[in-house]
Amino acid sequence: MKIDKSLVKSFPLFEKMPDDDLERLLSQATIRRIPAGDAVFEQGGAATHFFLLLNGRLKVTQVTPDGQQIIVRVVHPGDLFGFAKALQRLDYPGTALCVSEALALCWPTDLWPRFIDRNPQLAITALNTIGQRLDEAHTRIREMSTEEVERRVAHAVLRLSKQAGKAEDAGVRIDFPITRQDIAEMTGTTLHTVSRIMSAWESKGLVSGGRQRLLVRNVAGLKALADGAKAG
Amino acid sequence: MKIDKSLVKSFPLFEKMPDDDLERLLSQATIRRIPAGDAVFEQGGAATHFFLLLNGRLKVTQVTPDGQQIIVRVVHPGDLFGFAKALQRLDYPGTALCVSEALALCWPTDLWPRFIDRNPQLAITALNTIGQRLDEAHTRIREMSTEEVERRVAHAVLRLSKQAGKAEDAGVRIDFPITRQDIAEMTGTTLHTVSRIMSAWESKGLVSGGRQRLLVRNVAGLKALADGAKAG
DNA sequence: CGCTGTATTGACAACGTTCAACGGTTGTGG
DNA sequence: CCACAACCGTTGAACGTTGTCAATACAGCG
Repeated sequence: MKIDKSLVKSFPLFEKMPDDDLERLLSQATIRRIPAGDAVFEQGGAATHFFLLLNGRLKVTQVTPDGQQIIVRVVHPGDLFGFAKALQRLDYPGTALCVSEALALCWPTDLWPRFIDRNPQLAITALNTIGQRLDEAHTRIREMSTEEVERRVAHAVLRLSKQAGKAEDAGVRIDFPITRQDIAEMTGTTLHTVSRIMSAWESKGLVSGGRQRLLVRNVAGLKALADGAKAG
Repeated sequence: MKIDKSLVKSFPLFEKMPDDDLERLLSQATIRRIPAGDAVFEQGGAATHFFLLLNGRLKVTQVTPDGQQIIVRVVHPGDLFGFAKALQRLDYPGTALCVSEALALCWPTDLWPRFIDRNPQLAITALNTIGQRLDEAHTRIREMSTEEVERRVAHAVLRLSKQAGKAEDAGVRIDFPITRQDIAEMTGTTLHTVSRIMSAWESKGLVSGGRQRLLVRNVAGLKALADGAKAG
């Protein structure tokens, strides 16, 4: 299958890469279509490939020994994922589940050291990416340590609307199917609590949505909640 | 001041580095003594240097806008810290506070790109380090999402005993001063709850300790708690 | 048309925070 | 060297947020 070079080049991660380097990179990639509901890789599986998401959405989940699940992150177009081997792991730490029909580039993890060798700039880019991800993780830890559930949910929804928001007449639509359970797993609470919170928000006109759909009608209002304004 | 090369070389991070590369690295470092209670750098301050801890202990904290504090991580000898600029940040995301008289190597952050250029292996090493740190952050998120306070505290104490444990007759001593407040800030709870939990543990012979001291008397027992055994 | 997954809502229990008071230890300055 | 302040730790009681249990309803899909 043919790979759209200009699409890849439009991602911040690759925009600074010289054309011929990019060409070489892409020539070694294969492309893969992932239907919604399929897993790209599974927690604990051997880390044979790493990936670049071209479009669609994935969620990366982890399950605890006793069966509880959390969402580690949502993968958006332009994101690298399945990075495990680059971090000196042999297995994937989580499961990447497709929630919205996706297209991804795949490289064998063995190629990683050679890439770095040829292109040290890539190492720095990768470092920045991981660093940013670490920062996000710390933010989440800080929120879970210090904020009550409603604020955490507000933050999560705002992040989603930033990363996956599509402007509509009535507000900002989260551009992929997402359930209350998903939001619960992103914020460390239960779907019941999320449902209660979002019902309250809906009656205040902050959001609206039903089954797997979510529309933010009042971003400023949500921000106020996220920043600590008490719900009135 | 003279720098002890063999000490640096004993850290996993540098053990694979050729001698002359290491020499060059060290020749550009300055050494700094940090008394307990002092900050190496402060949250929001310009990221002018990055560091390697030779001995002593630091805690890296963040404060929220409304004044609550969390401990992001504890820095142990051999750890790199103050990495910010390598991750494309201009400021330090947290404050590094010395809790136990420390010695650290300092490099200007400007040197980082040159280091990488000269020594691509260093980039991979750094990538692994950050990757591991990301993994730890996810572990913490998972624990905070799914586990109750007592298990989280058990996990935190076990980690400390692994990273800073010193064998003693009666058990494993945490080798630096640590308060209930500290543990609360590592686990996302209050010092009151930590105090209650540790009092209960003490009466069961799992731990002992008083003012800023902590001794784990029964590692297996704590592990059982951390793995989900109900407290009897 | 019934099944499965999603969502809503109520009642209740509990875990953990908040508020409050007190005791002990360390370190400091008169 | 003693008095005092500052810090650390403990414990009790009350409250509240949030999880648990349970029942119902609705949408999509085979």
